[in-house]
Order: sequence, then C-alpha cells, then structure tokens
Amino acid sequence: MRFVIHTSTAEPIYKQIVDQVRRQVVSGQWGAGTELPSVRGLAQEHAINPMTVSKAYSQLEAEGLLERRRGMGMVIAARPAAASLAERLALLQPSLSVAAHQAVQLQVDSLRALALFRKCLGKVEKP
Amino acid sequence: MRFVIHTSTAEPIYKQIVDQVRRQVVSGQWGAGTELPSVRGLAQEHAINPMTVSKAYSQLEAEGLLERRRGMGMVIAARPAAASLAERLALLQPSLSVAAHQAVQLQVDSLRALALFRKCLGKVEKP
Amino acid sequence: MRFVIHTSTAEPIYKQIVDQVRRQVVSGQWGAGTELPSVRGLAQEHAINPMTVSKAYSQLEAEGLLERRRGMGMVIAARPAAASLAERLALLQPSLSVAAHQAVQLQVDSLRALALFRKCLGKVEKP
Amino acid sequence: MRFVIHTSTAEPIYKQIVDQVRRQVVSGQWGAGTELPSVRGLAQEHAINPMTVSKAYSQLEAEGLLERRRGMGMVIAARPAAASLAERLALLQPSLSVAAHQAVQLQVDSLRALALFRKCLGKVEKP
DNA sequence: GTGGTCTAGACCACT
DNA sequence: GTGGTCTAGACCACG
Repeated sequence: MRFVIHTSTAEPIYKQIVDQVRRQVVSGQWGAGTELPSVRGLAQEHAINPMTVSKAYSQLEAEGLLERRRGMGMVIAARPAAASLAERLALLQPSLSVAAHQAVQLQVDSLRALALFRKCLGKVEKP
Repeated sequence: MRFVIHTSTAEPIYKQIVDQVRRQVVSGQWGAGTELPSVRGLAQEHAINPMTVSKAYSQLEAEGLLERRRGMGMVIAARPAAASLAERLALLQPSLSVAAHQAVQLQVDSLRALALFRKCLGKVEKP
Repeated sequence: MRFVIHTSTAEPIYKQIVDQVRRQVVSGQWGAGTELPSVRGLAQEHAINPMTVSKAYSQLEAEGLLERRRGMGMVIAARPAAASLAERLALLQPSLSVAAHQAVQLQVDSLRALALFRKCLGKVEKP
Repeated sequence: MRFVIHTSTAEPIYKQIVDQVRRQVVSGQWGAGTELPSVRGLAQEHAINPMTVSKAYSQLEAEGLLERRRGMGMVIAARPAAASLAERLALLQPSLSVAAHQAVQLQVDSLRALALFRKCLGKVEKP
C-alpha cells in the first residue's frame, strides 16, 4: 500500500501513481476490493496537490481498474481474468519493434542484441 | 538515407530525427560528407513542419555531428572513427530496458519475450 | 462547430463538452480530421477555465475519439463510419426509459406524454 | 411500495428516493397516511447506508410531504388533492427536453424518436 | 501558436 | 470523512 513519488523526475507525478497502481493490480498484489489511500491523505503524505492524485485516480477509474465508492473512497475494481498470452505479447511488441529498429541502425547484430536483452530481463527480474 | 517518423507516438518528432541520424553516424553507415535530405524535402515527405526538421538539424549541428554547407544543405561532419561496439550497445540498452520492464509487468516470461524480439529483428532486417 | 454551455446547470461543464463532441461524431456530423476549437479559444469564448476544456478533451482522447496533433490542436480521430441508426437509437434509449418511468409514476398517460415529447422535439429543432 | 435504487448511476441515491416518493404522492398513488418502509429496512433491503435513507426522508419531511410518527416511522402527510395534470406535465418536461436534445444531436428524426418513446412507455407499463 | 502539468484554494455533493 | 468540480495563474514542451 506504499507509493514512491519522485517529484524531480521528468515523468509526471500522476503517471507515476497510475503506473504503480496498475502494476500492483496486474501482479495480483492488490486484489479486487482493496482500498486505496484517500486523495487528500496521499497528497499530504507526499506533499503534492490533491488534484494531482485525483487526476491519477480518475484515469484509473476510466480504465475500469478502480471503482468509486461514493463518500467512501476508491477501491480496486472487480476484474475479468488477466489478458491472454497473445494479448500481452501484442502489448509488448511495439517496444520490441522500436528496439529492433535501433539495433539495426546501430549495426548491432541479432546475437548481441538478443544477449543484451536477456541481460536486461535478468536485471529487471532480480534487481 | 531513410527516416521513419511516427507522428502518433509520444516521442517528439524532432527527437526521432536526431536519434536516427545519431545512430546512422555512430554505426558508421553514414560517413563524413554524407548529404542529408533538405529540410523542406524531408518535411514534405513526412508531412511534418519544416521548423521541426530544422530544429533537429540545428541540434545536431550544435553537437558537431552535422556541418552546414552554404547553399548545399547539411552533411555529416568530419568525425573520428565509428563508435565501438560497447558504445553502440550502451546506446541500445535504454530501449531494451524499457521493453524488459514491460515484459515483466505483463507477466511475459523471458523465453517468450526473447522469441518475440528475435521475430522483430528478423522483420526489420528483411522486411 | 458550436458548443452550448450552461454554467448554471448541475451537469459539469466538462461533461457537457464531452457529450456534445461524442454525439456530433457518432451522428457523423463531425468526420475524421475535423478540427476542434483550441482549449484556450473555447475557454475564452464561454468564459470558462482552460483546464475545464482540457479535461474534456483529455477524456475524449483517452476514449480514442480525439487525436492530439502536436502543437496544432485536437482533431476528430480516424474512426469507422458513423454509427448506424440502431446504434444511435440505443444511445437515445436510456434517456427515454427514464422519462417513461417518470411518466408512469406521475400517472401521465401515454398519449399526453407523447404529445409533450413531440412539443419538446419541436422546440429543440426550431428554437 | 417498492423502490428501485441504482447505486452505479450518477444520480445520488438519496435523490432517487426523494423523487420516487414525490412522484408517487403527486400522482395520488400514495395517499395521506400511507406508511413508508423504515429507514433501516429500506437501507438493508438495498444494501445502502441508513444515513442516506434518513437524509431522503428528512428532506421530504422538510417539504411537508412526509410526517414523522414517533416510534411508528414515517407516513405520507395529509395533503391537498393530487397535483393537477398541468403540474405533473411540468414535472415530466425536463426529462423529455433532455431526451429531445439528445435525439437531435444524434440525428434521430422525430418520428423514430417518438416511436422509441412509445416503446419505452409500453415496457414500463407492462413489463 | 498549441496542449500538458502542477499548484493553491474554494465550494459542493455524498455517506 | 470521502471525491468532484472549477478557478486563477504559473511553467514547460512542441511545432
């Protein structure tokens, strides 16, 4: 239930919140019904504006990831099953296409590019 | 000598141009003296604003990567030898780190992610 | 290309904008590529805050109904053809169901309810 | 004596209750002395907060539509005769105006809109 | 010129 | 207590 906010990064604060909630839900750590910190509470805790938090929550609500309990805060919404493997691969492809394009432009051959990607995966999985 | 511009991406157009020129030079594919497309030509070809192309060229000129030949457009500046493999891998890493991060968030295991990346590389090399 | 904004209504301003754009697109009156008034322009024209307009546009962009042309304002996104008559009737039905429910509770018979509705339609068409 | 509560609608719960009672009384279906469901009973039946029901009843009491009988719950207050047809039509008009506005924006012609409304009325009367 | 982001502070509605 | 909405004004990135 903890958020890490970097106010000095280029990434917008509201986006940091959105992504963190999204990850917690996708990874199953926050199941349906989990209550989120209140807009004002989260804002005060990190010394940011309540509007900024509200914007993040609103976006997550629009996505169907959060539900508003009137007068009682936001909770993780009931969700359909996780996306299929094919769907998740389709979501992953754009980033890999971009990287592949860069590898070719940099004259990095496929073997080395794949080795580097494997290394990156290892780092992310066990940092 | 071809540019690929995505106008619907979050990445600014001028940055796409800068990065692509940089990679072509760093990888040694565009040697010193190579002529770049004219500002107007490139702008018209991709239906973007000439100011945007100009901004990208100006930034590259400020870096010393391009030289302005009066009345003859821009050419790749005289440069030391192409970057080493290690340098090129360092330039490639950020994109792969992002993709790796997304793969883990999407619960796509390493084997499948690597297979997808290999497929993307194949597509770019032999389209 | 005109918006009607009621600041004294209970309905939020940003929602009025969202709904009006949505209907204009769904009914085919605003085709793909139609340019929308700028955030600042629309705000000034109706004496409302630019943030309010921005919020509406952002929501429409998240829905995929609008596209952001960087530095050039928002346009109606490329979309499938206008919704069929059946789809438009489906969008209209909820409001009419609510009204029908109220009519029955108010003991207003169907003939009189229909007559009143016809009158309302006349007013809207030729105000 | 039944209420229909939609918790996922934008319309506040307390207002749904107030409006439904008001219409039943105005149309003469609930005469003076009719007993209303208890705050707790109604709240439990629809899984809503008793405070919400209480707020609705209090507002109706303030209007003079309900009377509090100590220890015996609320009853419809003694009232002049049911509202005239004109008054009831005036209460119905706002909903129909909204629907008419939407019909025009959706390019649904009057004939079809009226036909759809007739269908909705039929459904509500004989569900 | 365009939209995006954030802040500070106000008022409202709902539970 | 909760979130929603709006205002006013600031700064930034992009074209």
